[in-house]
Amino acid sequence: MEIRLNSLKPFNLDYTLCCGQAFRWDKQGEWWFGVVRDKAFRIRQTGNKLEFENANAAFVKNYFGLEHDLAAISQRINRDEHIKHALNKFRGLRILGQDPWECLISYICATYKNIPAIKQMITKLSRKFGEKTSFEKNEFYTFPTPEKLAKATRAELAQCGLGYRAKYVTETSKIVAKGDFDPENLEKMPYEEARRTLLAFPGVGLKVADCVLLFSLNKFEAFPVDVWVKRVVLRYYTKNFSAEFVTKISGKKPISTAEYLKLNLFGRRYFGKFAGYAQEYLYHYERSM
DNA sequence: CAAGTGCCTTTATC
DNA sequence: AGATAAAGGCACT
Repeated sequence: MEIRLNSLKPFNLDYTLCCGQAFRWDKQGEWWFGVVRDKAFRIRQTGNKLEFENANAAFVKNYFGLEHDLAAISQRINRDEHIKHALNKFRGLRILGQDPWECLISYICATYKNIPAIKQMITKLSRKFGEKTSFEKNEFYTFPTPEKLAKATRAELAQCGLGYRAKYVTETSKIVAKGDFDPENLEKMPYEEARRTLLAFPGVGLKVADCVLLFSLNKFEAFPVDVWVKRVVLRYYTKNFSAEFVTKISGKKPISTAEYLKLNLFGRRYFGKFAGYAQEYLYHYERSM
């Protein structure tokens, strides 16, 4: 199957899958292989043509954010020369609509890790606790269910490289397995209320909550602040903060809750209701420097 | 190649 | 309230 892309609606598959928002995609030749929910599939882009197998068009459009009006979003967040450069450099990068459960666990695991290590953890978790599915002569594994992860022992999780995150994954999985995680309800809530609700899960702080909201719950005003975003602020946006504050966050030590909230609020006020898109472009831009 | 630093942070403790 | 330390282990230099 294929989708014809409109040049007025930019999309770039490589930027979208390379920018670090999802951890389960692999490029083999010109095809990207991935598992989303219960199915493995492959997809490639050649110019304005998007080809894929083992998935339907409606799913692809939804998952890859093809329904987002990226032209309008870009215009809306294009507030200065810096974001403008990022928007131009990575034109067509879109925010995926990931599975909320997978996203929740992935970002709990992602804390204080680098991207290659995160990919490895998620891959190992899936191989160990997911269901095997075959596709194109290759084996793939679905992301584990909450029940499966809730029952996993600390040692088994440690073998996946989770380290001290293992207990957070276990505890959060138990809560989700009980049925106390309702993505549809979270999606309906206002951003701050949804974030407050997510903070109740063990291992979920402000940063993880913002990532889950942005990458799986359609809260595009969420503005996750990590070390890279902090660097972006220090590089381009110091004018928007007091000299005292800039000094405080300039060191190597992690930012405090109050500092997080300040940076997060700046992002949301400055870039508006699609601040999350701005965050992702700036994040990828800073990492590519 | 070894050793040091950093990693899309959260939590516990003071 | 606000600062500080501790927490796997992998990846990169």
